[in-house]
Amino acid sequence: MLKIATWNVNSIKARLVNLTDWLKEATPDVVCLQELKCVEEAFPFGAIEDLGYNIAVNGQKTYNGVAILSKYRLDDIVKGLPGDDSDEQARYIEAQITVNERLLRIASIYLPNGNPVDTDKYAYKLGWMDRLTAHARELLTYEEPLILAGDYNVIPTAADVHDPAAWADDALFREETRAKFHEFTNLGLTDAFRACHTESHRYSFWDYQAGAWQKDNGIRIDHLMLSPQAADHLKGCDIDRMVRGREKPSDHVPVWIELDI
DNA sequence: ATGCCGGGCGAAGCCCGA
Repeated sequence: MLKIATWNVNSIKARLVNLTDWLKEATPDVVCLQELKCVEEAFPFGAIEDLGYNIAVNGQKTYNGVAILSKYRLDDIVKGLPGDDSDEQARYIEAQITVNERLLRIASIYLPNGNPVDTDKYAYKLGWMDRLTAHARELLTYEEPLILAGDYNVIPTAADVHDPAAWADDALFREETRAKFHEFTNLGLTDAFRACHTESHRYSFWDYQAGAWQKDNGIRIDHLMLSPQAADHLKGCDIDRMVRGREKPSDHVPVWIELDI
């Protein structure tokens, strides 16, 4: 069984102990990380390599930053989302692994937040989503197991938020965002969590403020999106919500899948 | 409550996140 996870750690340096503790207990084979908030040279390679992981990093000072940790060798690494050479934000990294002679392609994605919606931040989000859709369309033509995992900053449905009305015009939930997300999923991508669970109000993020965690006021925005060739092997998906209750937590928790590959 | 907490930067207070 191949276990693949995604986790927005909100600073790799501030979260290193939480991360290594969770790696030891969850023993994922591959982990897509987001919001490293450091350049590649400052990434704590040693502590993670000591747990048996190969590491690919697309870093940036202060903001963003994504990585892939893998117990399998990482090949053909792509840093940055194709489609705009002027985009300097480190929000995408992609690599291939080979498991039992089968090639898998995995990407770690940190999709822009987009708030406030009346600014260029929202235009950047929508443009980034168009580029992601275009790139996913190309990757899907390879007809391989493809896992696009990360912090999408998109609440897919009203079942994925504690108070839909309060989020109605937010960049994470408004109609225009969800329509753009549907353009992406309609390529033929499966939301692994929804494929495995029908229940509402299962979240991957709780704000640090206003007792959001204690009141379970969360949102589900961290997703593993699967090509048909990956979805065919999906055996389970879950959210490690207990991580949110630990000392010095990220505001996001790990989400993971198991594939019978 | 478009910033209540938390992190980066850098050494106080601002920028940013969702």
